[in-house]
Amino acid sequence: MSNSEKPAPSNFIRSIIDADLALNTHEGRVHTRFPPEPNGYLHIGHAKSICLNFGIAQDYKGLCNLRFDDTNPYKENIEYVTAIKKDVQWLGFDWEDRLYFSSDYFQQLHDYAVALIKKGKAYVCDLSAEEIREYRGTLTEPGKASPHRDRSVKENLELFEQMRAGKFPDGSKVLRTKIDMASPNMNLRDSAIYRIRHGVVHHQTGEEWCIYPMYDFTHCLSDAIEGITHSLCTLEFEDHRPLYDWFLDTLETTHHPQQIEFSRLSLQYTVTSKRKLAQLVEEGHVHGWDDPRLPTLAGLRRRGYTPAALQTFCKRIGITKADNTVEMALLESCVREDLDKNAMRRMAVLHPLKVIIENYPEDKVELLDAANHPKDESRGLRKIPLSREIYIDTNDFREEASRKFKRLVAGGEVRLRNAYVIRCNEVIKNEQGDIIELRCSYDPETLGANPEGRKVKGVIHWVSAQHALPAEIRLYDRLFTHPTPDATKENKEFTAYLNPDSLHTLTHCYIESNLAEATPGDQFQFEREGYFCLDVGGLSEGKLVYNRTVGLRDSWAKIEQKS
RNA sequence: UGGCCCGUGGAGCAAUUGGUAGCUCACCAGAUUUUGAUUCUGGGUGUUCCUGGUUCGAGUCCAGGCGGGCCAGCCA
Repeated sequence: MSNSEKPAPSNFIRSIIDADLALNTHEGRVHTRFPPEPNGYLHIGHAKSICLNFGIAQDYKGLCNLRFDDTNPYKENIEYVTAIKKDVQWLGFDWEDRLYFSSDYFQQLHDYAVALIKKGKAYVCDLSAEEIREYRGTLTEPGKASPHRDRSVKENLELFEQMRAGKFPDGSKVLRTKIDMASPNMNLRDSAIYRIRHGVVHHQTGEEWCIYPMYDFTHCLSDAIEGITHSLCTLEFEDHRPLYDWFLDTLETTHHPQQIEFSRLSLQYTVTSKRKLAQLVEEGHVHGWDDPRLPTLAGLRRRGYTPAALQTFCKRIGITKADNTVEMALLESCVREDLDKNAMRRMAVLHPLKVIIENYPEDKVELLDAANHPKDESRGLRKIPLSREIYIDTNDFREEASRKFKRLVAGGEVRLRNAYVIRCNEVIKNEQGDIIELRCSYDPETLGANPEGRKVKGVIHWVSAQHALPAEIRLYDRLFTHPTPDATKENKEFTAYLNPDSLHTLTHCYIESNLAEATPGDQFQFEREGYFCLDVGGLSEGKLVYNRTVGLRDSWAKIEQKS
């Protein structure tokens, strides 16, 4: 693994594994699995689980399987299978030859169900879904037995076989466990394990089956079949663990994996729920699953987040059972850390303001040296053209300002990054009074040298007007205005908190000519602005589109905010 | 008058299993800087949810509270 500078910090799950290893539980093996349902795209919460499961396998010299939990053909789709595989790989993990589907085990699962019936531990129930709900009781009241609970093994066997043979319509019958209708744990009140689904084409098994097993039954047995030792899942499955164990104990499987639950990841100002992400996509609040504003792995990738940054993030957030909401700042610091080290430096002007250097010869062009990375000489130099007309950023000029503003002021001086010091002599405005152009002069003695007898503290970036490439730059802001849009006091639908300004498109930017060679996905630091990457779209229309991954830390913005 | 789980600075996690609270992010101050970036230095901003108890000693153990999360799909 290329990205594992430091090992993941220990956590309670690793402690359990250490103890298991010491006692030689699970024959001293460590075998985990990442079990996504292919009903949507992976998001950063899944990254936490992927890093946990694959990370543990790596560190303990064990194995980690990729297993699609595909027991609900109504919701699942091959498109998602493809996307999920791509995302796991991109994140930096390898399941080698261990790609599985729960549907691979449909026959075995069916046979286990038959075994359960034979043991008198499961029965076919004719109650409708609504009736089952009524019979189930409530959190504080016990349920009551289904009238079909005492069917004979023989009858159950026949009925179940007929279910499989397609003799009954959807919803007319279900196979249930026979455990305890009075259990305080609802999962133990004869939960359903097989339902009838006609007329759906399963992406893996086609029309071979018209009965599909449920999660609780499928998951533990799939784990057992694969010889998983530690089955890691999120907290909401805690109540399911007794059922997980019940199936394996009752069916006396050779392996009995250990289910361990940890808390999900919540990130401020976004949502990490597949259902809600799907809703944002479907209702058109964003432009697809890979919209750079989304915390999906596809979106983060397109935004310019790196696998290394996400891995670091997953290490830093840790693993516990406590509910938590991580600040966006932590994620951002992880990308900045990676990109500061690895991204090439370039210059780009986001809000162009034309500057004419009056004492610079009309037809002269100088090619100046600029470091690709100021702290890494091995990345070499590039040549950047300078000519009489350049663009600087509107925000880097003020007609007048306090001494704190160390950029260009009318009558003042500033250094052009990697070039000369210029002085602003004249401010040109249009009829509305907007500044449209600056007339400046440059000091030819200041290339790579400080001017005589005076200090120039400010440095601003620029591009040569005749050489620069026009580009579109997309700036992203938080998708929601509320830190926890799905859990607010007002109890409104989370979409009520969508940030209307989450996307700012700057259509008239100028980027340095060296960027002509960039290919989609390439990442750069646009000096003094932030980290950007070339978007995959746009090129077809002959447009250069850059996505801002994250801005540079901006202490000037803080100073300004205070005053 | 249900069951299970959780509770350490603003955030996320640690604390050799009973030895006097630490790390990262954020934040504040300063130094360096041809990126107001990076880097470096300094700063703790904590009643370890509360109240009792055991103990020489409790974030860790016990009891009782309080606060929060999850569970009544033929979803996963």
